Amino acid sequence: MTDDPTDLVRLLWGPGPQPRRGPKPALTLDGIARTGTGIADAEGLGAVSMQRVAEQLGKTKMSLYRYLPGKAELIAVMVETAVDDAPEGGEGDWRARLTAWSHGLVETLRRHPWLLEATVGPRLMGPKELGWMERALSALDGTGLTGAERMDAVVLLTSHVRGIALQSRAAAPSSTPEAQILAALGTVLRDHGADYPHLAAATASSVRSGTQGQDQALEFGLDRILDGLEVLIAGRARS
Amino acid sequence: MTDDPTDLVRLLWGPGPQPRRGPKPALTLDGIARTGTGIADAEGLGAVSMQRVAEQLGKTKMSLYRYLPGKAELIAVMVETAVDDAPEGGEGDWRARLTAWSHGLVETLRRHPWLLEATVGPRLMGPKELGWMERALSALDGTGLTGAERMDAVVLLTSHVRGIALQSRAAAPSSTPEAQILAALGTVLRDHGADYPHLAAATASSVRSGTQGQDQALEFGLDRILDGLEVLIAGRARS
DNA sequence: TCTTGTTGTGTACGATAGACACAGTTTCTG
DNA sequence: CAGAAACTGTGTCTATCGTACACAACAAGA
Repeated sequence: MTDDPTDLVRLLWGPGPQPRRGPKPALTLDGIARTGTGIADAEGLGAVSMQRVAEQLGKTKMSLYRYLPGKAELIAVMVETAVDDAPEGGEGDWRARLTAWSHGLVETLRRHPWLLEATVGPRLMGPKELGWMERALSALDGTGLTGAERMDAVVLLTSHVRGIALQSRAAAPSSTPEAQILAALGTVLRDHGADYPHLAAATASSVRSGTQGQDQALEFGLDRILDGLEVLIAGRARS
Repeated sequence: MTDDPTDLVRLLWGPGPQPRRGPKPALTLDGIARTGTGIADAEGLGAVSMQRVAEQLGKTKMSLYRYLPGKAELIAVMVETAVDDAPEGGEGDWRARLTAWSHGLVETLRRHPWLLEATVGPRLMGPKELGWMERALSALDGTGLTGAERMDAVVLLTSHVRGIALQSRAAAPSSTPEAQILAALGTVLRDHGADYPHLAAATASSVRSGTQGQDQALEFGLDRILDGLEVLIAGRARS
């Protein structure tokens, strides 16, 4: 009766718990997910284990299996918990709305960097996650784009934001492993720079400090994508 | 003497093994990496363990540690092994060259889907991986863009290709877990479609069959990005 | 020849996800 | 109101993982 995927659908979409008999649950799905996100925020997704989550809740790990079928589902509800509500987006034209949308998304990813690792591969999305897609699609109302084109445009924007967030992590406050890697990459480029002239030139001329550079990269890509969309939309309107 | 990051630098960049005393090594770093990629190609990155790799080579798992400091380094050399050589890119204008480059990159990611998971987070890149960046940057020679802008443009393209590859995996031959998820998502959209009108409309009008849809999505985003770059480059040339 | 550094192996440890049976608790039902 | 039924939390167990460590076999320099 407890199908594999159906279980996850119920956890993300289904109604809340409606038990009748038996002791009252001491935990809630939301509390478990919140604890998991707390650990992931502080120490990364790798630090999230059933043990850690359970002992932070004062229970044994096996009790968690009364609420979740397994770890994969824990990550799924953690994602849905960590994702903010999609921002209201009723102001301005499609360009302004998509810009605000992208900024909101990158903000979410910066707050929870582990979302990048947790959301690779095909997976079932929750209400809030789908809400983000819905908002972006609604911004493209009245642009003359087809459904497929709107979808492709949203995917394009999402990919860009993800890419920026991925870079942001590398340039973050540097919890030392990142800094070491950055330093090693610098050494490599110094030693083998001759084999990568364009790369060496580009990095040399782009000595931008941490967060500022990421913001610039975000705006750059955003402007390019939106410019490209504008070309298409303008062409559609003419015909 | 064996620094943590220095070790990985030597594995990816340094000279080959130059031992003197002792028995000749029965394995090679390349052979190990190749075995790992084989497993990852067939059964996913999760199926790659020291045990699996070692027993497929007819050795014990501990012998691998004579060649690699740990699993993280194994994944790193696997990535460098799986990545194809960056394609020669001397033909056509910057637009044609970047188009070919993107197609090549998406092809690589389709051949080795696990590269998506293996390349999240900041990490040290190998010669071939840097070669891809170098090629893309060289395509932007003479466009009047600054170093930082060229870098941002390449990152933008890479993010798009990654996003497409991520989608491609969901629409792949469907090794059943993906198909189940797709079906579950369809069910969810049918049940809650009213809350996501734009999403429902967009998916309904975009019933494209598997691979074809991914190709279209790739081209769509590519055209948008390149159009956007063209706007910028044209503006630069005028001033 | 003897020393020295290297390779492969066996054993061991801690941490992980999860299966399963059992005891305690609450509520529905007869 | 009493018994049954369903549910929760726990303790125990297994398989697998990455990896530390000591040791025997081995090959080349001194």
